[in-house]
Amino acid sequence: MGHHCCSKQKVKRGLWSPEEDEKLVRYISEHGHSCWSSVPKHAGLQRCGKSCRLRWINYLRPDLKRGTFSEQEERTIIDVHRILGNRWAQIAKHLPGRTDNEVKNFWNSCIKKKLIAQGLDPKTHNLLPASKTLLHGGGGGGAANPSGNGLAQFQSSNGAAAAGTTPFTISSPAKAAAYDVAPPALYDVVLPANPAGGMLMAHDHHHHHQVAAAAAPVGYPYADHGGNGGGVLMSFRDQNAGVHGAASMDFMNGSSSSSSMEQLGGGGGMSSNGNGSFSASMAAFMDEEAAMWATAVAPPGMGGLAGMDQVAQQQKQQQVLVQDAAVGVAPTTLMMHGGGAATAGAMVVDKSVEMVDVSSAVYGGATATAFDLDLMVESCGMFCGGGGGAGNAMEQLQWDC
DNA sequence: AACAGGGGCAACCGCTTGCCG
DNA sequence: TCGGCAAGCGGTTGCCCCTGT
Repeated sequence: MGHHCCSKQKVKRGLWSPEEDEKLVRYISEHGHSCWSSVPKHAGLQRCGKSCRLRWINYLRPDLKRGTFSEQEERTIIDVHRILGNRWAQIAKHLPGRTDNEVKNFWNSCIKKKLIAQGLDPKTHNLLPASKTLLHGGGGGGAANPSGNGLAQFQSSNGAAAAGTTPFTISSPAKAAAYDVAPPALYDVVLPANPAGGMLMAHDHHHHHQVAAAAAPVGYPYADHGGNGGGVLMSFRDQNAGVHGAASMDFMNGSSSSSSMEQLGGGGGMSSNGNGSFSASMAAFMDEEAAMWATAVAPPGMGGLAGMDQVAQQQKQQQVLVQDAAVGVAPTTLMMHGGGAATAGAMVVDKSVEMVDVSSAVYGGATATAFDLDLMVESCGMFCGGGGGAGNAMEQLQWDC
């Protein structure tokens, strides 16, 4: 049975011959593919348009990178999959030259097995029950990671080790390639140890800025629209730029939320206090809007944050313009409205309005969190928090949190 | 050398989404 | 608002090749 789109015509199926490839390439390079259904006819191919499209996208496109996946690509796939699940097209966007089909096949044939061999559930990235028992004596979600740093306690079979797969890393050389600077391939999400004051996030995309202080440095190019001084600083920076103190993220205090990230470490996870999902999600978001250099000020009344500017504390809403003027990326507004230790929240990331609406639950909701995932903006992120110790399957991470 | 089994990969299938009249 | 069409996407299938016996 052929595709419905080509049921009227006699079409060839199966592997493509070199002659067919040549015809397709020649036609596409000369005329483009404004309408795939007409491509086979004009190119002189006995194929349906859908088949031509697939062949072009998965095999003939000139910008495709062939060959085996690098270790870095593998890490990226694992990291992004941890957040996005089986969204191969989204994952592939983080790997220039790779197709969703290729990523999917690589996952199914290779990575999946590696994860299983490491005692991880490839669907959730959680430790499989048997492995949990082995490694941690059965520690559950939300429990403290014995290591205290939130890193997973497994070792890659190929020696890449936890360094690659446990700290959250996202690559986005695809977008970076559009810049005039060689793109850093990986970004770490690193949080300085001092969690006092407001929160500042920055994305060091071009190595131009090393951000590690608890407060925005004088003259720091990212505007602090909230007018707050000190703050917890979250730096999205080149992995190669060095190591900042603590490797964990701590956005939420006192919450009993759990996430797949935590589970990775048998309960400890990304966050040293057992609250790690937001950070990873944020990283995904930040990455996708790769050129985004952000300063974000914590919402007023945010639980667990001290030293907030008095004025800021009175504000109910803060908008932070996240703009990458240098590379001309469309401005993105990051809106956070707080309510202190709210118990529920919603997050809307809507590409059309370039707005992120992060309610306070992101920071500390100890109970239910209802995120309205209006988008994964070409893969952006999910901000998850709270959860009250609920389960943390990937599906839940994405849709229920 | 021949065969069987498994793995990897290209291609297909069918559902969803977005666009347009 | 609705229906048709094209494209996008994830899951699945089937073929080919490699390896072990």
